[in-house]
Amino acid sequence: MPKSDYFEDVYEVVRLIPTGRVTSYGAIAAYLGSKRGARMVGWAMNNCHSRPDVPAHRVVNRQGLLTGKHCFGSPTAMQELLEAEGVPVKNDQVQEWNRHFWDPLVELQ
DNA sequence: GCTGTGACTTTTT
DNA sequence: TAAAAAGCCACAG
Repeated sequence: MPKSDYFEDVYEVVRLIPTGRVTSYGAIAAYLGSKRGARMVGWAMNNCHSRPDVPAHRVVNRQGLLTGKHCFGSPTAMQELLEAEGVPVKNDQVQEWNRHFWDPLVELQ
């Protein structure tokens, strides 16, 4: 049993994101039970350095904007990763966000 | 033990 | 319609 279940849960949901799909912090937070916990999800991602298996580039904000791109070392690394997986990104913004949006509450039910 | 901060979201002005 | 403020929970100092 890990000490921070909240973080572990966030990482687990992020790992379940299929390739070519993206989700929002609020969706993960809502899946955990608190939509207001979106900031905690971002905090967990900030500690993503402790979890190399967490595709944080698949997690963006509600607007589909690549907010945490700066955490990848390069401001374009996140965009390149998403485009490499089949998710078109323009101006740090996911194209067809509504189509690529992956909701754990719906997919994982 | 208390304060500050944070890759957000929602509501109100 | 756009912009600004508040709310929220958890970790770090």
